[in-house]
Amino acid sequence: MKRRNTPSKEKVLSILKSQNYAMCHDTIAEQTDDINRATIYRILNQFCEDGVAHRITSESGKQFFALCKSCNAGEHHHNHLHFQCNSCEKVECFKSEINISLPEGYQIENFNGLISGFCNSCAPN
Amino acid sequence: MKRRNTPSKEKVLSILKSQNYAMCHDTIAEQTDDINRATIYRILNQFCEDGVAHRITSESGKQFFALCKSCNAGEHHHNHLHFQCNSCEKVECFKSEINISLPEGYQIENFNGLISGFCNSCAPN
DNA sequence: AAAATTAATGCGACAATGTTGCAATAGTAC
DNA sequence: GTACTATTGCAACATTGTCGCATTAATTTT
Ligand SMILES: [Mn+2]
Ligand SMILES: [Mn+2]
Ligand SMILES: [Zn+2]
Ligand SMILES: [Zn+2]
Repeated sequence: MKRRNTPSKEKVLSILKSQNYAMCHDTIAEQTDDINRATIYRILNQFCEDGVAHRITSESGKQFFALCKSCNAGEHHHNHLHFQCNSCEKVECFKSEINISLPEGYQIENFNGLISGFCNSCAPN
Repeated sequence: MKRRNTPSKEKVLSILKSQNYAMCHDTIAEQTDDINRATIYRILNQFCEDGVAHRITSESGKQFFALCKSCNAGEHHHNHLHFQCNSCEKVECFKSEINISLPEGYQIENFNGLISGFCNSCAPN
């Protein structure tokens, strides 16, 4: 199925590009001019399939999306940790990659690593 | 608020003890004799507060619960990874603890690390 | 042992999030 | 411009977990 370029996709992509944080559906929606809910979800899912973005599931189960630095449809590198602040709720990607070793016979498909706590700005000092 | 012992709590606890895997709400419910949905959720949340169990959020956002080995209400040790099989959907705790280092000023409250893929039994070889 | 206290439960309603079917719209290739 | 079909909007739906409130029952007090 060949992808088509659309204003909605461009808009969502530009929103993702504009932030240093992973974003959830409603934050993205707030910044669009009435793109349908379902459409935004479908666009984000496509981005994940295509290696344009990656999905982070927060502790509450909500999904966040961040641009991929070096992924494409075939090859993904997502063995890095994320951090969500329990106060401002921002989700950010950490750079350092972690080493994942699996028991014999196991195969990894994806990794979702999320640290929760308080970010620099929100931590009670 | 002082905890009370009840048959429902004992039942849920014994179910958790009976499995080597983290369990989700409905798997637990299947094994009970009609404990109310909300009650099971409340019991599981209590267990997490009390350091009896810990919660793992799966990639889809569903919650799984596993007994804690060495936690109590005050002190938690959950810096280990989990694995969910995309085929049989079982969630298991991995033993090895991972080292989490945070940027200056960040505070960790919890860690949710989940590898998804295929387990030993389900991996296409 | 009975009464008092209040934690736990069941029930129903609700919230939040994400998905899907289908008809209408609009990219893209020719 | 036409044909093809990916994309969109809409509405309905599914899933998961929470909450308020009246009732029940575990535990403490008398
Ligand atoms: Mn990331
Ligand atoms: Mn565990
Ligand atoms: Zn913060
Ligand atoms: Zn499996």
